[in-house]
Amino acid sequence: MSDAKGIRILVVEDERPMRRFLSTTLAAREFVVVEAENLREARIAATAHPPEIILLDLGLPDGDGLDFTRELREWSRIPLIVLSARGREEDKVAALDAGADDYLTKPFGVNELMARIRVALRHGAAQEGGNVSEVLEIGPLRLDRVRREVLISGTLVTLTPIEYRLLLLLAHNAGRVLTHRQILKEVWGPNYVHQIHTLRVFMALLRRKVEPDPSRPRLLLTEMGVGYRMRDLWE
Amino acid sequence: MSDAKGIRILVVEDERPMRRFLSTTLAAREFVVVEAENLREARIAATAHPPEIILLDLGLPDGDGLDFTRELREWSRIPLIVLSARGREEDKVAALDAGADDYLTKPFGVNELMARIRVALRHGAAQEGGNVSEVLEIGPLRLDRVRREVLISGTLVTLTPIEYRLLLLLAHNAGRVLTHRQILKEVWGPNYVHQIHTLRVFMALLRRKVEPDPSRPRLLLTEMGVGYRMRDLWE
DNA sequence: AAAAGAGATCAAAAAATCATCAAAGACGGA
DNA sequence: TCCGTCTTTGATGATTTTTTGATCTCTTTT
Repeated sequence: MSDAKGIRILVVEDERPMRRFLSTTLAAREFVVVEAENLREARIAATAHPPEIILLDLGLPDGDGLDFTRELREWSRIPLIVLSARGREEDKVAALDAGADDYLTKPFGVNELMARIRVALRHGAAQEGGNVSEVLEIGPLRLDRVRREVLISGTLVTLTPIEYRLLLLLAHNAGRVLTHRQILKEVWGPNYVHQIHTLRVFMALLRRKVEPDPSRPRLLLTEMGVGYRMRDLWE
Repeated sequence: MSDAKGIRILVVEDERPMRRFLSTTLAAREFVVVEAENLREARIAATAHPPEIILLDLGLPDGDGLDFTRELREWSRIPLIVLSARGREEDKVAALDAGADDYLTKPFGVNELMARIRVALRHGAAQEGGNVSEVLEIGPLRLDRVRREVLISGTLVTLTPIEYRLLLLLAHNAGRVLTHRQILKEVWGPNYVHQIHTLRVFMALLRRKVEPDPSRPRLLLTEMGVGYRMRDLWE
């Protein structure tokens, strides 16, 4: 557990003894602890210099912790663990659905807390993978994410919003197969996961704009029965 | 909560009443439930057609659930929630550190379980593919689960969906004999367990694509009267 | 050595899945 | 509101995959 070195953790807790206990415990494990004793402070701390994980006590003096959770989730996926004295099932459900990643009922064991923090950090770390630069280059394709421009072997092609997002998603995952379901969920939203036909139409449109010979695709490959993939190996 | 439509969930639980309870509860919420009553079944079920989330009871008859968790984490990040009667802190820590995403102590409320499933799915959805880039290598066979690519001594072979799932299932259980029944259930679904002929046809197709000399198989071995097995020892 | 059971293989029919064009519907800006 | 653009839906033919049927091989048993 010494690998917490330097990880910023925000502790939102109004009772001083509890706050101190958490702080010293966490500091001993080499976290960098930021304290907040109410929502106002928590908001400031979370925004000014976002921590890598948040521990949130419900029942704060100046507002509802669930509101804070919902607010946070509008702009961030920072892992958040709720610590609460309330152990009723409906409290847990409410907190988890508000966007919390875990819920611990007081009193809890330190070891369990630490284990759950590790889990939350694991999730956080898993999401950061895609550190892609501003321009993607795959074979003859050149994709400028800042200017939202697409060049195919040097010449500019104009794409509609959906075409662009579709191409971007595939380029971002070049080489790996994306299922129809994944693509639809990502590009159209979770309610469209069954509209495979729409996806097919757009693949045809994209190919017409991007492939030299749309009937013999070299970049946008179909994986029969599964989905699509962008080729990433070029000799 | 009706947006669970079609989401595959694997329930690993040896006690029948509990298993039935979970199944009906989840089915009512439009999950597609896959059941396993021991680790052997769980391993098989998790491979050929991976579920989107797993519920795992510890204390199964044929092995330690934590070993299963660790095994799973070698090739996949499928969300996994442990359900256990053991409520001691050290049990929780052990499970979470083995790779579980959450830990519920029995008895638990259905609503809490559902809320925690939603959280787990949220995490799963957040990270694109869900699969760790881990390649399986068995003799001349090289199997990349992320790219969904199969190489046989260096050259790429293209497989149809069923061929791929079949090969994947065998590869994941290399060295172990799988009965016709098990294979059919996992690759084709529970309604096909008697269609042995179909399985034979596909084994022939696979061998033709994967074996140097299909009539003298070195990788995909027949276990007369029982099923098939992938060879796992190579000099 | 014949018969029976289990397995392999080839060819076809049947069923899914895909690509494409065209038309209808939705949306946004003049 | 009208028009042009973008998105969705419908219909059709082509392609690929899966299933089924028939035949042949191998092994074991009697």
